[in-house]
Amino acid sequence: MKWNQDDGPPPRGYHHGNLKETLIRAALDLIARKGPSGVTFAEAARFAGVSPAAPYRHFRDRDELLANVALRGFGLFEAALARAWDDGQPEPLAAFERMGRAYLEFARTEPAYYSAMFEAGVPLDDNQELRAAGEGAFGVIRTAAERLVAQLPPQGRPPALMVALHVWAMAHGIASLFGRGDAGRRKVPMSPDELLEAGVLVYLRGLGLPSDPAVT
Amino acid sequence: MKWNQDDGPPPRGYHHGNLKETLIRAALDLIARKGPSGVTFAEAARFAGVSPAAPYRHFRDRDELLANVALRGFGLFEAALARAWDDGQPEPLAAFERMGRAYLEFARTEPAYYSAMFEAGVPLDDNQELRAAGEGAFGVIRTAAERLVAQLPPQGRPPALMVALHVWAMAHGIASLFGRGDAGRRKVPMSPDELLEAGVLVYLRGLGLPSDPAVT
DNA sequence: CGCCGATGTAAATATTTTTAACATGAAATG
DNA sequence: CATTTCATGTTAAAAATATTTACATCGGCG
Repeated sequence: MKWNQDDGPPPRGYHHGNLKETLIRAALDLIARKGPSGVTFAEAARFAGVSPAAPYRHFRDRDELLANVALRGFGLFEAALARAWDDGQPEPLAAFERMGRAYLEFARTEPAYYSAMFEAGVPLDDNQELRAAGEGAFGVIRTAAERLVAQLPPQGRPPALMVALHVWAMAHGIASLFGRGDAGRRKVPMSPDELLEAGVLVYLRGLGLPSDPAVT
Repeated sequence: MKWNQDDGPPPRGYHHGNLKETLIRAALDLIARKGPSGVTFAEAARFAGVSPAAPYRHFRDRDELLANVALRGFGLFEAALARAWDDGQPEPLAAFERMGRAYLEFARTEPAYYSAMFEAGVPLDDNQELRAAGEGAFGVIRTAAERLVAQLPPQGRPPALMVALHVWAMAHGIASLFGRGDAGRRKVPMSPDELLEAGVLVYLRGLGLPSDPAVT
């Protein structure tokens, strides 16, 4: 009689073989179910089927585990934004709005990553790699803002960095306050997508965009 | 500042006399030093000089303690915003900008309250009182937005609720991403105050404000 | 006075955190 | 091929936390 096979984790011997990965998965699961505060080494170890001491071979403490989750999240986030921006194709304004929707979609479909990235209180200072990953993601927004600003007449052109910060702040504010449909969030009579698109359009109009005369 | 929040440490007997208050203070202190995840009953009890079981007489669990902190925070926050708005005196636009600065000032000077209110993951659903307090604070922004929108010509007038949500999102985004000078936050070449003021001005210009002809 | 509810303590148990000593296996080394 | 090494897990144990239960103190109220 063979008693392993088929379901559950593949039968493992003394070594897990992929524990670091599995612990990050466990942390994501725990964040999704109980928030960043609910992540404990003990429960992550239980999830992975290893002893409570095993996680210490991969992470110094709970914060380092969360930092790794955030790091991975920033990578996925940057990729999602870059894919949506698509180098401004076919037209910067449309691509910009598409990127905004991608921002909120990430926050909605990956709330655990988003929470680890922005709400878990992971300090950026003592983690150069994490800081770089965050700036990489912001770089996508910044590049897009530069392309948008370049469409404005040179005299009244605002700093692209400022525009990028404003848009990031608005997107993050909407995602953070209204973006996760799950429990505990505020209800408003517009979808986050609509709210962000309208907000960005008003903001860009305030900058003088779209300068395209076809628009009202 | 340990034992009581009152004058001096009066040698207390069997009963603390003001434990609930002191535990909330302790929670604020812990949030400020270690984030919302760092709040534990045991340490709050130690802070107050009582036994580890004492907090259970006042709060069902850690979340209820944090919810009380957030509740108190929303009260202070609403008062600060209302004081800055000052019923739109002497002029709505100036009062609106003043309220924006008050928003960021609260996030900067009371990061522990702000964190409990917006980042601790306290569920709004099962706490009607907390939800009401949050809506009370938002009500100040909403009322101010209504006054601002009323200055616009009736035809192109946007929904005041939407304007309030946009401004709230921008203010929260800036406060959350750049607003706390303490460790772990992102550095940008503008102060949060400048960033928010510029962002709101651009946004309002996009709405058609200021309609005052004296402005460019 | 004597009870009674609110508030705090003590003690006990379960869980978590964290370290230290030991075990396993796979890859490198000779 | 034998052995050594090292990353990766396990056990065991100490300290801290969480949480409940039974008991203690105090103030107020009949």
